Amino acid sequence: MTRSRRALLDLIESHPRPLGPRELHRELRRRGTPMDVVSVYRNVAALLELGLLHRVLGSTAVRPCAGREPRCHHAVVCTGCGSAREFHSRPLERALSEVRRATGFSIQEHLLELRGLCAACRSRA
Amino acid sequence: MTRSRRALLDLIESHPRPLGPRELHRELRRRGTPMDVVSVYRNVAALLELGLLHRVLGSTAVRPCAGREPRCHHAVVCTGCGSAREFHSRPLERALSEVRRATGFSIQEHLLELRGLCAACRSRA
DNA sequence: GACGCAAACGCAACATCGTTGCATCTTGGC
DNA sequence: GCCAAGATGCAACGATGTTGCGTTTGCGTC
Repeated sequence: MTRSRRALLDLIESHPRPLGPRELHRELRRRGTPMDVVSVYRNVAALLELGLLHRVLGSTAVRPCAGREPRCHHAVVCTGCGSAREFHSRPLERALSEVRRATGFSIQEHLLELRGLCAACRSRA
Repeated sequence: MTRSRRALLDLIESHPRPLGPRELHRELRRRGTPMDVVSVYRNVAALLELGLLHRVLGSTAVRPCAGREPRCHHAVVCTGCGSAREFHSRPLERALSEVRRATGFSIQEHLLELRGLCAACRSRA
């Protein structure tokens, strides 16, 4: 865990919105702790490997690994501020099992993303 | 609806697997009806706009819009053969409404895609 | 069938993204 | 302090999308 890797992880954890490698690179430069783009890619890969980051499905952005649940693929993304929030839902899990049966597919993974306005952005509007 | 746009739509509808713009470009050339890459991008965008195509989540590939429901974002994609199949599920719809309530987000749209092996690929393995 | 306009098209150039190879620097163990 | 391993920066590259612009095509009208 080097200095720059530390700075990268701090940035990701402090930022309200999941950022992609390129955005991380720009933001680090803006903050006065510049890092080569290649290093950003490699460090993101390393942190993913270490299980400290999630990859946001369907994009290259990453966000800190909240708990230790490795495969929580459910998130709501605010179209206003871009913040993301993960969630669990038992009814949803059950519904997915039902789809599994109905389609005859053996489901390996699912991508689910909800887009909408968070409470803060809604009150702001 | 021009000739080349027709050829593009035919290709997408006849191909078992969702293809991305670049793949479509190569495939069209291979079939003897070449089209400029830029035109592929623009035509794909136009067909999406017309509601004739879906975009496969987390990729640039597109597939034909099965029914006329404009916002059926539910599909299972086979990781073996790449074929896609749309589906409806009332329990799933209900579960999503429940999530809406639980998160405090006012959901504008939802994207859901399942990945797994279809029955054919499973029996083949 | 000829005309004219809007849409579609092809070409070239460009911005972005992610990756690889290689030389240099930093880090941690001895 | 020395050295090996890993981390970093730099340059170059391939692939992917996008934009500007001049030309062609499609189509309604005359």
